[in-house]
Amino acid sequence: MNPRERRAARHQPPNAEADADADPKPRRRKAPITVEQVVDTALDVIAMEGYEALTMRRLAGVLDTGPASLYAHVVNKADLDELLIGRLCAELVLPEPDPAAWREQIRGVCAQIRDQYLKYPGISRAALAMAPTNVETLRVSEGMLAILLSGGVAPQSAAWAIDALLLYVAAYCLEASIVRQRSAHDDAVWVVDRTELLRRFTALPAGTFPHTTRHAAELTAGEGHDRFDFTLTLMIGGLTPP
Amino acid sequence: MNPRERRAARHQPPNAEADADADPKPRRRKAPITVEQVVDTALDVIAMEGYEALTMRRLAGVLDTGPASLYAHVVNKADLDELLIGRLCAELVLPEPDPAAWREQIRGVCAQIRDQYLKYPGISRAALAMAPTNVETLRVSEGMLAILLSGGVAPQSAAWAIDALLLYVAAYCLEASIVRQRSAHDDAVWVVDRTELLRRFTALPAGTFPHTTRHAAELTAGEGHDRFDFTLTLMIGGLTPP
DNA sequence: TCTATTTACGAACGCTGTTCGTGTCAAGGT
DNA sequence: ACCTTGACACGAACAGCGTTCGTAAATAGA
Repeated sequence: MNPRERRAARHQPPNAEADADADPKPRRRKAPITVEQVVDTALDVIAMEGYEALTMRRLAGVLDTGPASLYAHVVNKADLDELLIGRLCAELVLPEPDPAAWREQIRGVCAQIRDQYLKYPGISRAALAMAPTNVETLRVSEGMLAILLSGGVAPQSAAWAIDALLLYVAAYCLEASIVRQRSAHDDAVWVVDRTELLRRFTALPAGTFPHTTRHAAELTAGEGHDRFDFTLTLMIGGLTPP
Repeated sequence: MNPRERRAARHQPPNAEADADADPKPRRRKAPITVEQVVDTALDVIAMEGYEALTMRRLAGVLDTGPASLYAHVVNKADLDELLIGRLCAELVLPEPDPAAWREQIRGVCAQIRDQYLKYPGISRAALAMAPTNVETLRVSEGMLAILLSGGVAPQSAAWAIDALLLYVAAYCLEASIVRQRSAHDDAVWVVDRTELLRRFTALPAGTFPHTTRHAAELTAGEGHDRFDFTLTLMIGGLTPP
């Protein structure tokens, strides 16, 4: 099956017929690379060295072959990104909607997405670039939509809120991975930890930055995912069931 | 002055002394490229062809010179990105805080940032990658902080809200520019307009995507910046002055 | 057994950011 | 007026990127 056909099937899935694949064909030559293998090793590389390190050559090197061999299973790198996000989304568990706990459920799903993104640093960049018709991402938004609707949120608000939440989660993780990458790649001088950041904020000219210097502590505060939780509270709190 | 020194000065500005530069030296050889010139033409290129088209070679070509010449004025491309974002932020007008209209003022600033980002498609990607100690971005967050504090928002909420808002605006514009780029670059088959998207959503198997098919209209709704306005209302509405 | 089709892959193309060494010009000291 | 100095401009090159082409090999079907 052509990689192009594989990709098309991901965006326009056959309506109902379940084509049960026959018995898996016996291995052919030496290591007939499969798409799953490519995706697996790509995720391994990202988990170890970050998304920036995932090049076609690096990936081919791990599978010890040449970069050209990958294009038998993948249309191009954007297609590979799509497969990676698809795998990520497939591993998310979407709870059965509980009208009494819809806020916690939405928070939980967002936290799951966040943790998956952070597990594979930088991959959220690929998530931002993805077309909204991908089957796996549609499964996620379907699940979130079910939760919000069960909570009594108006359909229009629910649809837009899902968009906003997914966008924020991706951006949050992207920023986090950029900081991580900078601390690893750069001269390690240009990256600043929280105390250094606090020092710089307080050292700013108080004439032009009065509030920044005064509230430097608040600006640099936030252990772990405090900022993430705050923003989610802000957004979910604004959704009003009637 | 070394480009590295220039960059350092942007992140740790001299506290007070105003070093008034002397009379500008008369032009030297033929066209002594200045940093402002580089930034100007870079923004021109981005406005015309998008951020993806801004390469060092392309930029040098417009200034008709070689790529090596740019490195006399700029440390590297990340440094150029920083200068571009700095220029963008410098053009934002930050209103004098009005405690009675702080919500509208915050919305206005965010809309300004959004429009600047969209004017230079794809540049928000550079904004996401920027260190938080840049002077120009600090000016913006200082201005937003002043507005929120004047509205009576708690300092900690204000600080985190600014972070969330800036992150969302950047992600929103990044997504928009990605769609724009895909429609220009790709085969123009893979990109779908709203009616086509609606058709695909309704054509999904209703068994596995019941809510998506039922509310396909809401999921694909949103003229102009409706989704943007919705999210900002969500976030700003959650900020409670006592 | 012979052929057709699929798969693997070395080599190359055009592109990117960046650096080295050299050339060229203006200013400063003698 | 000459020479030195320092800063700038820039051609050429390097390593790496995604991607394509042509070819070789190995299985599947007749």
